[in-house]
Amino acid sequence: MSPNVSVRRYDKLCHNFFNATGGSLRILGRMKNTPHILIVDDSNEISELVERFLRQHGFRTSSAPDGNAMRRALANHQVDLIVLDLMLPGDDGLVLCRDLRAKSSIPIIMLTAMGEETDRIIGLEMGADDYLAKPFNPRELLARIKSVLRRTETLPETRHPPKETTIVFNLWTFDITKRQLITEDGVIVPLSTGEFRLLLTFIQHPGHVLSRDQLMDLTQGRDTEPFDRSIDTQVSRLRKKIELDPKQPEIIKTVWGGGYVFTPTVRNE
Amino acid sequence: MSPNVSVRRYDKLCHNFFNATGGSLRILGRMKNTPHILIVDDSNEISELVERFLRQHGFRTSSAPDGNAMRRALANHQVDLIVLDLMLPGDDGLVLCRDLRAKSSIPIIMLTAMGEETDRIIGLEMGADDYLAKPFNPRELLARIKSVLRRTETLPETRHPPKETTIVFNLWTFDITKRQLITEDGVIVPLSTGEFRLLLTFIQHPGHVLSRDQLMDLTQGRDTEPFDRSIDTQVSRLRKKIELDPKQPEIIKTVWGGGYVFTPTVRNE
DNA sequence: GACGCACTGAAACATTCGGTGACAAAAAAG
DNA sequence: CTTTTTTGTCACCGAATGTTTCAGTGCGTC
Repeated sequence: MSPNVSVRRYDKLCHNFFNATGGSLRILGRMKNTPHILIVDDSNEISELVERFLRQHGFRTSSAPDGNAMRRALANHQVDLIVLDLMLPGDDGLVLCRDLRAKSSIPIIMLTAMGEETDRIIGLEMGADDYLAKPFNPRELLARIKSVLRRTETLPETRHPPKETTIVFNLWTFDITKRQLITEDGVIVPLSTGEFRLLLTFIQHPGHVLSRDQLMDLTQGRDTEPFDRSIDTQVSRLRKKIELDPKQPEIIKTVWGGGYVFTPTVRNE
Repeated sequence: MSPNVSVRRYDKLCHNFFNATGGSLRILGRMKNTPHILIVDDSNEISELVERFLRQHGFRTSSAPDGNAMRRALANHQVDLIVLDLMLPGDDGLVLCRDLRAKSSIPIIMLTAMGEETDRIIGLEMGADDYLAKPFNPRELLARIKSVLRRTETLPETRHPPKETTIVFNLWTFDITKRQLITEDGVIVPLSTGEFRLLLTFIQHPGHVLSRDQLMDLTQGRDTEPFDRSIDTQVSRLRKKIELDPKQPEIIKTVWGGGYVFTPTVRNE
């Protein structure tokens, strides 16, 4: 394992990308200034820290302590990306996120406090483009911002419609906002919260073996206890709902001594 | 209640986990060792305590009493995470943290004295990934380490599944993503994890004689024991599933004194 | 607040997987 | 031909996984 190398290379890629696209976009006549990031967090300390850091790295920034200030900021400036705290006075981050998504497609990165009962997955469910658990490394936030900007910037200029929340795999249609599965025949299969989180996590990493530790972290944000079988139980419950023959699972395969893999290819609708 | 027993079993679980994932990841082409943690603290007592504890839980460790020793350690070993005390003789933890960040992105967990609210902000500002107030519970540190490693471990960027590959040989179609074999008639033959790994290895080296040593290394990432027959057993089990007549194997031939060969020509679909 | 209901994780039990040893069979060696 | 080495395969066991049950919890309704 060598996180250093990969991260460093990643930075370099981002850097090159910005140079390249910056130039080409300008040629195309669409003036692209340095991106403007809006930080929405009620903690002054964090806002200032993040703003300073991002400015050092060539972004323009603004900050807002709550939802109202955020709306004012959006009215006054052209904002390219929002870093949105989950816990806010007044409307909370999820509400704001959903509202934003309803009318615009400004990229959103959610900040969630580790161990909060609110799960990070909800952020993605509400249409956030990425999430980051607190406490976080500013470098990591920077990397996420660049990554999200790269993803969204390359899209055509036409306003992208509100984020799709329907995913198709195998014979199933998975409606993320409604938290339910639909068969080809239109039969609706409701999922519990745990099953939903698990399935969403699998869908976000198709074809990759996920260990029980990773699954626990990604679905619950906590560590596995010594004899923790809860992931196994949830997988079993999920299989009973989505597998044709739960005894011979096709969708979620077991990797002996390793974890589980989600095998179908996923398609956005 | 017998905490000792559970702790010992837990250690074993961790150990097995690392072995297992090491193996499976290697198949996917990405080697992952047990993580190496560097403790930087001027108190010998604390260093030793923490090192012992982490080793019991399957990590490799080193320690350094100050910044210079830390730099030497980093030069000599490949380190995956640093536990860094804030108060150090010579350069203090914040300085070291900033220096480290300037040139690498090894994850850092800061140890701070209790009671200073700003420590956290400062630590994060300097680029630490997490912090922990002294005195701390070793288990808590363990949890943070695992959590930070998980966060920094580059999990595959959201949804880029490995390219779907199905391979045809003899009368079989081998679906690597679905981890199963299909006959000409469309009958699905499920493979166990071990059989899958073995067959995958053979298919990646068609026409080459693979020794038991090589097979063990390629499938499990470990060495063969003196009287290890596990490869033979797995080959036998695999033959029973894929050979028309397991007594007269056509697909996987034995090379007496050498190992096994996968004889069919493989075709990518 | 009482009640019913769904959800979840721990525990208990059932099943499967993979390595080990034993023994038979096959191949090489003498 | 016999002996030795190597390989095939089976039965078995411990460990990992699958599944059910059960009790605790939260939530909505009355």
